[in-house]
Parts: sequence; structure tokens; C-alpha cells
Amino acid sequence: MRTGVVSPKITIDHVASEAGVSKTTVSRYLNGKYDKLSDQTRLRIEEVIQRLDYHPNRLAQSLKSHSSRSIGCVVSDVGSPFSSILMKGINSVCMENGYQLLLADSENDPEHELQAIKNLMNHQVDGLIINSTGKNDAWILNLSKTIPVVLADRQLSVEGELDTVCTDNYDSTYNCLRYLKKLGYTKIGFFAAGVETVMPRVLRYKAFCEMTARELGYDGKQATYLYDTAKRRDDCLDKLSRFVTSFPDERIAAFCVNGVVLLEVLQAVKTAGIQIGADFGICGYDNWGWADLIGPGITTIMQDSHREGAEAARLLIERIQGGKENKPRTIMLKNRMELRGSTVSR
Amino acid sequence: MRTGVVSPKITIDHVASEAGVSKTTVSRYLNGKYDKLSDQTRLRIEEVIQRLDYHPNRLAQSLKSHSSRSIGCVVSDVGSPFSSILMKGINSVCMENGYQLLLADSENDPEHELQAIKNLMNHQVDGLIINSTGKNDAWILNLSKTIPVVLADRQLSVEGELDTVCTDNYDSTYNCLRYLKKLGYTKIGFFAAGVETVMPRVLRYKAFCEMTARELGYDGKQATYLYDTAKRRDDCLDKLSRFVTSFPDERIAAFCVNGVVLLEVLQAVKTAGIQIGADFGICGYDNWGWADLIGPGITTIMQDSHREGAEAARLLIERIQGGKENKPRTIMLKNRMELRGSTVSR
DNA sequence: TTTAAGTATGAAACCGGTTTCATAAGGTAT
DNA sequence: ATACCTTATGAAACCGGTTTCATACTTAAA
Repeated sequence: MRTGVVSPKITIDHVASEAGVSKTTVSRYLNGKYDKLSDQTRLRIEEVIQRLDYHPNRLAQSLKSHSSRSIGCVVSDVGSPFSSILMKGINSVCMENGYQLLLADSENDPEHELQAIKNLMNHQVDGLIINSTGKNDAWILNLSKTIPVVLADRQLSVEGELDTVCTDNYDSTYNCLRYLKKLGYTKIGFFAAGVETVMPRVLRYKAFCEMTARELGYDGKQATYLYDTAKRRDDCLDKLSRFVTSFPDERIAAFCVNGVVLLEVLQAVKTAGIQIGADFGICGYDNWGWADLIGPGITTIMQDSHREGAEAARLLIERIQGGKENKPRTIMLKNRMELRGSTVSR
Repeated sequence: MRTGVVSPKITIDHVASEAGVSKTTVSRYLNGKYDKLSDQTRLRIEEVIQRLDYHPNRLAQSLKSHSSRSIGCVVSDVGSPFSSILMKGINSVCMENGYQLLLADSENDPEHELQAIKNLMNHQVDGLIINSTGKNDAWILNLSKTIPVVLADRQLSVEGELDTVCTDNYDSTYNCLRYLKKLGYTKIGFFAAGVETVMPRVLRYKAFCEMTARELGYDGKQATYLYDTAKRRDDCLDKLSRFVTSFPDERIAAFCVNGVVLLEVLQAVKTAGIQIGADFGICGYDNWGWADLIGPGITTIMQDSHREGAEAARLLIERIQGGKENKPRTIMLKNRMELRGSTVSR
């Protein structure tokens, strides 16, 4: 019998008849309702399941029970270090609790995001963790009346309406900038690839604008450098040169809104042959293993995105299993600043 | 009516009765069997579905049809840059083809891997993409008689038994080492955190041993540095010192088996205060954005893991939809070497 | 001894779709 | 007019579980 005599899938009916009980009884066993089973029956079913190597069909289980023990996760970019560490955190808690993760990638596109969410819902996920594009706020808020939703890293513009895990973007940015000032940098530039609606960026930018206005005495907009993601490299280099030449007699520092931007600006710094140190400082968010190694070491603000993911999953599972009526919670994790040689006093 | 008057989920029955047809007919519509529908009926159903915003329940669809249009993916570490880029590639092709991705993390543990696969199968995935730990080869091979399986990046020890996507690990390593020789390095050390059963590492190590024996005239084992992943940092530094002191009068170069190891060895190099250049070269696999920026630039071998993922997904979907009987295919992608200042001639 | 309450179990409905099979209506060839 | 095929459709079975409800059998209380 070489060719595919695939042994027919074992179902609950096989188990039932083999054990000489009804499938109702087997179902009870599967769902751990042992108090309703005699020891004898329980043991017999157990033995049969072992012997036949029976595994219940999760889809069939979910259909009637309306609980799939799976959760959907929409991230903005599966391939980015940030998202992947977030997912790792999410998945570790899901695994512990027997939830299967369904993954979707919004590619930072609101339309994709909507489609992804709908897709996941059609798969009857028990809940959603969304790293939102920030352009479907109202829709998502409305959605959350139907299904448990937790926002990861990117909160809504309106606060306290939804379970949320995020980091203290405003404060950690503000503190970092203040630290730069203390080191003696007099002009700080803000580098990003856009500050639109995505909350962390918005907040970081807000902190920047307020800090420069209040403590450095200039309007942040004059030192904001948004480069075009399409023609990345060139545009980034261009913006950097502009920054450097704009403030010839000052000690300047570049603040980068996230790890991707930080790497790109560092690339531009290298290309331009700029010396990192007391006259040109650089720092920014995220360190994915390289901050120690580049130049004199790059000062960074570290987010614990693994924990962010884990907390988000915990929140979601609590809401799925516990009260849907509890009021929304927000967990704000503290970022940690790592001081290195890229920002120094004279 | 403020509190959860959740409008009851729209089902195919609602659509059917609203359109004045049987659910059989609606099902035909859903499955695109338009040739069996009159234009009139088709249009009416279309209108009703729009109006009610009906979305079919994927679980229910899958139950009878035995096709879930979802695929399972087991990676060794969701949080690593390698895995996440692989997943990005996989997911992009899945999206294009309307497949939903179910994700699992083996955490490089064979037991976890087994459990993860079983879990995914219980969710009735149509196929599996596995970035295998390499310790369940026989089991997976057997599994592939039941369900389409594609191996991503890590092939079986036996060749040609399963659909596989991988890179030319042996050749790209060998060529890189030969390049080091041409630059004048006389002793090359191999750094890794273990070379056990995981195929890419095994092949890279094999290439190393054969190259050193054949072209540099020494047994690679004498220059193999496996550090303990538990006490990473210290042990890595320790091994590096040993390497440096072992060959005092030679031009040496460290070859790192992957990006994680490369970053760690670079860290140790920095701690030890070793000068990278003609007397101490360093290179290795993977560049996740930083290779240009560290020291004089780090020579790396780049894998296109995005494409690896995409090809794997393509292969899997072909097998799911097309012939299960076609013989297994192996796609081997070429790695690309990026020369930088960390490996130079005198 | 009768009755009430609790225990262990199974038959059948159900979840929301797909698939099989039967059939009525209309067109064609004989 | 009859036989035959095609087309558009629906009734009912089915997928593999869960859940509801009924029931037979104990055991405890009256």
C-alpha cells in the first residue's frame, strides 16, 4: 500500500463508538467537565483518545461554541524589528494561554488595515490586537463594541476609550531633549519620515516642539526634517546637510523619531563625513543590537516592545475571558534612556 | 439603547430569505459559480449582501469544504530579524492569494515545534511552512504525506524529499573564505553558538572545515569557537581572546555564522579593544541595516530572506492548489557578498 | 414507602456554511 | 407529440463538534 491510503481522519464519533459512549460524553471529556463523568468513563475515553491519537477539530469546536481560542493581530509591518519583537511578546502570552495567533500586516495602509481586521473577524477570532495606522480610530472604536480589542503601542487620539498598551513617548522624548540641552547642545533637529497620525510619532514630535519652544527658545518647526520615504537615502542626506549648514555657530544634535530613521540618518552622517561628538550629537529611539557598536556608541531610548506585546495579550485575554464590561485600561510602560558617546558635553 | 444590543450576526440564511432564494443558491454565489446562476438572481444576491454587510463565516465554510484557506507557519524565533523578514515574505504572498497566516514559534525547541505543528493542524490549515529545528526530520517527512509542507531556509538532512527553499550556504561560505585568503588572512576562526543539526549552520561549518583543510592547510576544528548562549557576552569575549592569542604572528579573521553571532563578536571586539583591519578581519552572515555603520564597515553575506519566504509560500500554495503528486522541488537562492572595510589586504 | 434531589448519560438540535441529489421549466431533435 | 438534454434552483444531508433537554438510576430526606 504505497499510494496515499490516507487513514480517514479520526473524529469524535470514532472515539465515542470505540469507547462505547455517546459523543456528548466525549465532548464533556474534551471540555474538562470531569465532574459530570464517572471515573470509569473518563479513563476509558482517555485511553481511547490516546490509542487513536485523536485531536479534536478546532474549527468544528469553534462553530457552535462561538469561541475559537484564537486571536488576531494586525501590525504595521511584520518585517520590522519593532513589530517582530512586539509579536514575540504577544505570542508568548498567547501560547501560555492556549491561544493561536492569526497574523496580518497592514503595511501602514488604512485600507489594508480595515481589510485585515475584517478578514480576521471572518475567521472568528476571539479578540484583536491592533498596532493601528491611526486613521480608522472611529471605526475601531465602534468595532470594539462587537469584539474585544486592545491597541498595542499606538493609542487612539481620544484617551481611555479602549484597552491600550503604550510607552511614555512624550516624557521620554522630553527628558532626552532636556538631557541634550544639559550637555550643551543649543539646536536640536527632529528627523522623521512623517509625523502624521501615528500616535507615538505625534507625541514625540509634540514633546520636541514644546521642549524647544520652552527651553531652547526656538520654534521646533524650523528644525524639523521630514524626508521622503520614497527617495530615502538622497533626501535624508539632503535634509541632514540643510540641518548642519543652518546653524553654523551652534552645537547641534539630531533627534531621530525611531530606529529606522536613526539608522538612515547615521548612514547620511557617515556619507557626509560628519564627526559625531560634542559639536554634532545624535540620538533617537530604538536599539536593535547595534547602538553600542556604531561610532562612539549611539545614545538611544529603549522601548520594551516585548513587554508591550505581552501586556497587550494579557489585557486582551483578560477581557475575552473576564468581564467585557470592565472599563478600558491603559498601561503605559516607561522607556529607558541609554547614554552613549554620540551625545557628550564639550 | 446604550448597552450591548449587539445586532445578531448576519448568516447565509438571512441573506437567502432576504433575497428570496435558498441558501444553496447563496452558497453558489459565494463560491463564484456564476455560470449556474441567472443574472437576475446573482444581482439580487449581490445587492442583499451589500446591503446587509454580510461576511461569510470562514470556519463554517471550512468545515464541510475541508479547505480553510489558511496556512500555518512555524519559525524558530518570531522576534529575530531573520524570521520576521521571512514571515514578511511569506505573508505577502499569502495575502495576494487570499490565505490567512497562522503563526507559531518553536523557540528552537523540537518539542515546541511538534506541539506547534499539531496545533496548527487542529486548526485545519491547508499547508505548513516550517523553519525547522532539524530534530523532527523523520516525523515531518511522514507528516508531509498528510498535508502539504514546505521547508523554509532549513532543509532536511536528506535531500529532495520535500519542497524546500534555502540559500547556497555551502558555496557562499566557501567563496567568502576564499576571498579572505586572497586578501592575505592566513588563519580564519569560525564563531557560532552551536552547529548542531540546523542545516544552514551545519553547511556553513562544513564549508569552513573543508576550505581550511584544503586551502589554508589546517584543521578547522582548531579554530572553531562555539560560545555558550547562556552566558553569552562573557563566553564570547573569552573565545575571542583565545582566538587572538592563539595565532600571534598571523593575519587572522573571524567568520561569524549569522547576524546575531556577528553582533556579539563585534561587541567583544570592541570590549577587547581590538583594531579591525588587515591584521584582524571580521565578517559573517546577515546585515540588518547596520553593516555599513559599524567600524570600517563590516563585510557580510546577505541572504534575501524576504524572497525565501515568498518563494516558500508560492511553492506551498501551488502544492495546495495544484498537484499533490508532483515531485518535491528545491529552490536554492544565491547569497550575495557585500565587501566592506572589515576585511582588507595589507 | 414515597418523594425529592442529585448523578451520569444520550438523543437530537444546533452552529453556518457546502455538497449531493432531485426536479421543474424550457429548448431541441426525432 | 415524445424523448432527451440543459439550465436554474432548492431540500436535505453533511462537516465535526457543542449544547439543550430528557431520562434512567442512585441516594437522601420526609
